[in-house]
Amino acid sequence: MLRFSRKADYGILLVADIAHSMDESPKGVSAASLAKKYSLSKSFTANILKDLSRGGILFSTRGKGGGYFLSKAPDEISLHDVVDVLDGGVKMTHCTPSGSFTSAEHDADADSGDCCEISETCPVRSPLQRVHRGIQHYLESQTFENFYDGSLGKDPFQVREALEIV
Amino acid sequence: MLRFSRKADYGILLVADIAHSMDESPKGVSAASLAKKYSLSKSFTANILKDLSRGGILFSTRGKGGGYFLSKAPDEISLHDVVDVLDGGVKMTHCTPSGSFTSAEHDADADSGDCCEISETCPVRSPLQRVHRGIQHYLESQTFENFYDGSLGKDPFQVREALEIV
DNA sequence: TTAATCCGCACTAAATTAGTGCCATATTCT
DNA sequence: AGAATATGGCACTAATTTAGTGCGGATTAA
Repeated sequence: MLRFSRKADYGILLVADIAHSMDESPKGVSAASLAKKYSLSKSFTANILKDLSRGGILFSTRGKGGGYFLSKAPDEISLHDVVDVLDGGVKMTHCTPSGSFTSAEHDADADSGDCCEISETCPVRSPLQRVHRGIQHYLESQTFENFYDGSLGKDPFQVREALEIV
Repeated sequence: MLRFSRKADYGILLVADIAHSMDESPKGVSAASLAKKYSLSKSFTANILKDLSRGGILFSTRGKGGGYFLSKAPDEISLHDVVDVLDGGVKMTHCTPSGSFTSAEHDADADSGDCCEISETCPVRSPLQRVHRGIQHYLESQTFENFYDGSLGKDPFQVREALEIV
């Protein structure tokens, strides 16, 4: 099944929540409070937040009163960023070279050649590359501005219009 | 990592090849010949073709001279169809209801409610739904017309333009 | 000093993906 | 009829990835 992992799912939720919280008050949000708020286990929540932090999407302060903050403005953080950090990137086909612009390290097989026996002559390599980039760009276009609460998209017309982009 | 399974990867290749072959001559394409052509194991290839056949994307005739054919015109078959059959559909978040328009059977958890503890009040449910549909529609828009050989997309301008769609 | 926090790592269990193989059935050709 | 060429259905195993837990250490504020 083509889908985000649970980690990415929850990661998106957490980032959206923090973005929203920072709107209201500039205080850090703790892992424990988020876990409680969304009925998630503390370990799992903490893990995801740590990954997001290491990935540069969040930053944190320790100690009492500490917690997590967005490291950029909500409209500068995209779903692609989150998926990149939490799911190890978007790479729609096994042939997709890993370079480009992802935060993941270079794979050994990066040089777009030896992903399969026939890569040189593969008749769908190029079209699939196009599809990969299409999805990647789409995910990059979806930022955390207005992502919380479904405040965007309540109006059926806006929904349709948003869908037609694609 | 967000990606198609190998099955889907190869399925796309196989469908593209058959589409192309039917262009040249209206004969069936055998699993064995495809396996050989693309250096795949016969079992694996056969398996994928069988799935595609059961999924209604291909049809087949048995016996000598038999093989697989497209059951629709190339421009009526999309990547979404293939992914649906081979990867069990597109369902970007764990909350995504399974209904819609997929060939997969209804899941037990379909009724868009009990995917997690907080589904009712989840602040990112609706935006994520939008993202799901965005990707689904994108995949539906990518058909097998001109998918073979990268004949489309060799021209840099066309590539850029294709990417800008998204 | 104590309690709240994040940090880093290591680990296990569950689920999914990947891939193989066998035997049955259908069709064609001789 | 019989041999050769094909797909169909099913069951199975191995590998990989995802999911999730847990602990002990470091940092900070009150």
